[in-house]
Amino acid sequence: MGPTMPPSKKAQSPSSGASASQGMSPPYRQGDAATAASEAEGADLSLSVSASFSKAEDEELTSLSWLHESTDLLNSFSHSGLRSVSPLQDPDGQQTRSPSSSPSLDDPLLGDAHSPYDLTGGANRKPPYSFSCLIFMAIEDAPNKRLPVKDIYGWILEHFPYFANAPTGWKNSVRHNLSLNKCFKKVDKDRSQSIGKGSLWSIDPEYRHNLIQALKKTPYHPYSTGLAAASNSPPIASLFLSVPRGVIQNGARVRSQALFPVIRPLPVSPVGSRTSAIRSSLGDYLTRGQDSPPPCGEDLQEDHTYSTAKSPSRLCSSPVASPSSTLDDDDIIAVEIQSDVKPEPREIPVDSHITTAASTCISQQPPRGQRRNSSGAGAGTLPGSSLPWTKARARGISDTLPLKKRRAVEKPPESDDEEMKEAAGSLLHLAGVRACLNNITNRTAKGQKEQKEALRN
DNA sequence: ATACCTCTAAACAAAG
DNA sequence: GCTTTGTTTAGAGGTA
Repeated sequence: MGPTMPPSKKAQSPSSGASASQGMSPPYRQGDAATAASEAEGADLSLSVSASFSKAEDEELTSLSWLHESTDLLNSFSHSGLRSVSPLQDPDGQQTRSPSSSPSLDDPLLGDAHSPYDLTGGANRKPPYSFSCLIFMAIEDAPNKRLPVKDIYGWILEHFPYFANAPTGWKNSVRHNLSLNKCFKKVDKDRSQSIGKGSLWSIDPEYRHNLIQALKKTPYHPYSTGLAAASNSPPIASLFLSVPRGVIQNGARVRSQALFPVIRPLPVSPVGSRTSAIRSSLGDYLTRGQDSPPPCGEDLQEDHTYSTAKSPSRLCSSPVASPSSTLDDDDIIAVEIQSDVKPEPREIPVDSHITTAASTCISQQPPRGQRRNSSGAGAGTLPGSSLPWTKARARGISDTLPLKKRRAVEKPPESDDEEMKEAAGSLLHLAGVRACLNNITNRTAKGQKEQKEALRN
């Protein structure tokens, strides 16, 4: 028997690894506890994202418009020809990464022309999303929020060209996920509909929230190491955005920062219009800044070249827990953007709504240990970032957890504000943004406190 | 070293 | 009988 089996919707086999691991009292690492405490503190200190939005916008954000926009982003990145400078290359396009690192057909340097920031992964590269996330997006993108397996295949094929030429095993994986992951449930087929054999699959509302959380965590990205290795890319240009480390760590983040202020619910379909709307707004914001977005239909890449500062995945997959994610004296890093639009350096305050949104995104993430200990379904995220949200986690597993963890698992439904934060965070996440802002807010608050004390003395 | 998570492969059964 | 769908088991590989 292999490692832990994801919890099955059906009765667990007695020999199942899931039952074995579920019965186990999970190790409660010190780091995890520290993380939990840190996150709790961060949550308190985090500024409210809603401050940046009207009530109407709040409501809009609580809808799934962000998801549709996100899927549009997938389209826009894959079809628009947008291509940011690979962090594996210097501005001149020279390879900066060791040729010996991760040589594979999937290598961005060897593969197709898609950027590592291309969330579709391109034709030769596996998308960064787990199957569970793909299925979730597919189903959520469906008008009725339910799809037969066949259409799920179709959606994935449509949005992720990689699978067009991939071995058919991925379909098996999709079915495997549908079957095993409790977040997905079969819907009794309407007899009037002739969809062929099989059932419609939908998202279990009870676990939809968890799927959103899973989705908003940046999915596992096989190139995170490579991205990290590329952090030495030399400065490019004249625009310096001083932002807290972790807020902007690659080009996608720069884009996504811009994305957040322009979130608007868009028609659920057609995809093209949503895509163009997003792209347009995004381009506007990037070109002029958030205060005065002008029309902009040009390729972002042409005017803005983004360099990376840190590995996105490394820093943020465990933003709070990781000691490396804590901010040092050089909290303010320079992100150089090649642009002739904004020649002067610009400071982005830590407590801007952008960073705040990102911080809430992070703060929503349960401690790694907590996630891990809850036994995973076949729903995925990035490697090591398991989903905290299977039924087993919410129910059966929680019974075996220490009280502290159990409470976390069984926490009551989040408020609208939490949902809104979540949606905002999801957007940021889906656009490639993950940030370690709990630390930032923590440090900000801490710094202010220290300042006050110093003044007092 | 260990536990956990995700993916993949495969076998099998049921349904169309 | 074939194909598709759904379920289950097993193991590999990666991460923390």
